Amino acid sequence: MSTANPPNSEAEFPWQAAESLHATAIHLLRRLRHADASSALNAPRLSALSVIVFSGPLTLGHLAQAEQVRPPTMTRIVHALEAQGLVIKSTDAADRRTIRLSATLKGKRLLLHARNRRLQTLATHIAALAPAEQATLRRALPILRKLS
Amino acid sequence: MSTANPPNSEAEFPWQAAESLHATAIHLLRRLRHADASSALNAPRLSALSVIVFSGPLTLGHLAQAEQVRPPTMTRIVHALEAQGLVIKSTDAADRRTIRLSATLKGKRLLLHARNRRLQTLATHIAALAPAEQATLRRALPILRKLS
DNA sequence: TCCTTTTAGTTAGCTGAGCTAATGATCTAT
DNA sequence: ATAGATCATTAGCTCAGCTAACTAAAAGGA
Repeated sequence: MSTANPPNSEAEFPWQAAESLHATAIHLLRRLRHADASSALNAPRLSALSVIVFSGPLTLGHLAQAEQVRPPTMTRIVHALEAQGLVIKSTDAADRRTIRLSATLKGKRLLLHARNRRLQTLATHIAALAPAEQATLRRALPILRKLS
Repeated sequence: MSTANPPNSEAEFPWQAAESLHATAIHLLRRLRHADASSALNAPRLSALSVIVFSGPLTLGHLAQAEQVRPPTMTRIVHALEAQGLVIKSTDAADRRTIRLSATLKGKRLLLHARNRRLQTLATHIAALAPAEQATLRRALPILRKLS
């Protein structure tokens, strides 16, 4: 039986693994959020800015899609980033309904610093793992990405 | 060099892994949140109710600590769960400042249904993995829990 | 060409999570 | 008995997420 969802046989692996991953993701993000307190960027802004920096200029709609969020939500996040001078909007000549979002130099610099701060604790913990555990983690990461 | 945070040598494993885990956790939770739309419970309530159901009666402070959240935040979550008839508060005879939180029968039933719905997609994806990938995932899960 | 339809983004208005600061109630220890 | 510590709540804020309704611009057909 590998039909994925047998609520009665909770002992089956896919179900157990789903529960474990779920709880782990929640607690991981809650912990990482604390690191944001010292930053000018919280999680959604950091994530959005990251996409803008690394995926070049793109429209608000595409950014919303990439972040799995509705356009109005992204409008507000982008507005905040713009007010902080981290992102600039430019109108597209070909289609004047859309806007081209790109990061300013300040935005790029701030992103790198904030990311470093946010990921530092996690990276430290990973570095403290035994080599065999690190190897396991290395093999598991592509699988996790496939799941999300 | 395994000093965990060398922002210039981004190629180093702990740093890469931290970035990957971070992004994965964000996208995973965003996806799972969609499943909550059909449920009466969103992520924080589901998580809190889960702790109450499985970790027996406990105080609000302990629950807040388990969920890595401040007491006022947990007060509101618990209040909502109580209004839904999923949780009951009882005063502790020994220490009347504290409250004992326990789940009602309705709460237990609803938790199991909501969890099933939320985890079903994830469990399905996991079940669709190749056996070798599942084995890797199985070995990685304890490590991930240690990191969070 | 003009008029309809579709698409991109914004605005308005809501729910709810998260925080700090301040209060009330109770326990503890002097 | 009183002073201080501890548990929970209330008040008041910021911000993320949504839907519905709107404006502006593009696309396309009569």
